[in-house]
Amino acid sequence: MPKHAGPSTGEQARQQVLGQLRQAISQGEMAPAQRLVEDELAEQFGVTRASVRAALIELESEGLVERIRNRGSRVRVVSVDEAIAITECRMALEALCAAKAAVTADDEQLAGLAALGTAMSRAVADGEPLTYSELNHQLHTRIRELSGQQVAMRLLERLNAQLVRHRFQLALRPGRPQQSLSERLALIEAIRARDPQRAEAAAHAHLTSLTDALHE
Amino acid sequence: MPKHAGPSTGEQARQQVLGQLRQAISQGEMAPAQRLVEDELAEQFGVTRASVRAALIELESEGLVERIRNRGSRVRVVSVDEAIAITECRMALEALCAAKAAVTADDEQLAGLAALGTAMSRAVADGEPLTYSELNHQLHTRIRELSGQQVAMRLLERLNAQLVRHRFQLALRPGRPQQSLSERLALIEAIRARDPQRAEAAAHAHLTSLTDALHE
DNA sequence: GAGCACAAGATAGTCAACGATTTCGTTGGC
DNA sequence: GCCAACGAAATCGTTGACTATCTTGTGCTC
Repeated sequence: MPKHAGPSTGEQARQQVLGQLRQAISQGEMAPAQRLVEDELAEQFGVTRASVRAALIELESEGLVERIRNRGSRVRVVSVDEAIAITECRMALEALCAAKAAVTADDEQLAGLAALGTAMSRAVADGEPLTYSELNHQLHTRIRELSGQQVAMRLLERLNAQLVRHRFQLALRPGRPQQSLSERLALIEAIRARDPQRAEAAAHAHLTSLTDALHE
Repeated sequence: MPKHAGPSTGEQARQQVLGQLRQAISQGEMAPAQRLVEDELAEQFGVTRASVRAALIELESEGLVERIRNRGSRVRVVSVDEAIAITECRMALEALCAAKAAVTADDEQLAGLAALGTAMSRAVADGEPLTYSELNHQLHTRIRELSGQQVAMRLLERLNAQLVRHRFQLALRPGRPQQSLSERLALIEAIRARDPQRAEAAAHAHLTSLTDALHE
């Protein structure tokens, strides 16, 4: 259960609830399939039901929440099959971003990518999967930003939000970081070489590797 | 302006408004940037503002409607740049679907695709761009369905809905159908040959061709 | 004891009214 | 004649109450 909200100030209620709820779900503070009763949330956040309702409708179309008529809302559980499907879409879009990033990025930005790459290598060598996971997240975010592809960016953010529960699982699997690291370094190299086709191919290779891993 | 709603049957108000509004916008019955006043819509559809509001919130996160605090909603105008970005994403995802469809489709389904291909050829030969456009839409929908990729399907539907206004423009351009036809026939052939890589490549080729055309 | 009908509780859906914010026209001063 | 302050109109944001629907538990019948 999330803490009892914040200031509940005059700030727009829906926006606030939306943000807090999204964060709570995204960070796994709420159990999967947990029931989200409008009345309860309204009291917790100190707003009216209408605001909670609006937030839930929005979260539903973001895929974070599931709503059943007259029955209530709950945190959506993403099955493994679905996680695979989502990952496939993610990678298709990230390949697009990588290709664009390879073309549009300037030298400074490329240097930043390289720095991230070495940091990731170190994290793996030091056996720190959580640091690695965090850096990895940063890398993907950075590539998205470099691409300048706003639409893809928005879609990816949405898709990623649905995967929280599955992300940890993968990062902590022994041997997994080593493999994904090399794939990611290849991706970074391709972008640095400003080679969009290679970047795309590298992202694709990473796709198959990831979905295979998800299959267990 | 859309007609005065339908039966207003026992169907849930929000669902009804949502459907009608979405259709009205998707089919271009509402001018771009047209103001959508909650009160007016409520009266037109014979429901209360709350229901309209809920529908508008949902449409906003689908990207069909733009809402500004205390200022109202309006039909979102998609700039050409944005249309290009959307098309890029569409194609990345459709390439994924095509590749999967090439693997999973059965003989009967492949025959259906082939039939669509010949119908499209005929439409172009007969100089009927609207029929061609419609068939084309069917083709893409079919491929999506064959892929069995639910997530990609949902994303694509959403992206397509945002492009209505730009679609006609392209279909009616002289010479355009001929080019896109050959690309699409290649795509169909690749899927029929159950060759995922070629299918993906064909979809990609179509991507560049389409975005180039959008650039004018 | 099993199954069905009914009633009670919980919860989302809908509604009408009130309050806040923005926009735009009007008036007064300079 | 132009600009600023004021005020009215329009519109969204919020609220509390009411209603419809679903779930669950209970008692009655067979």
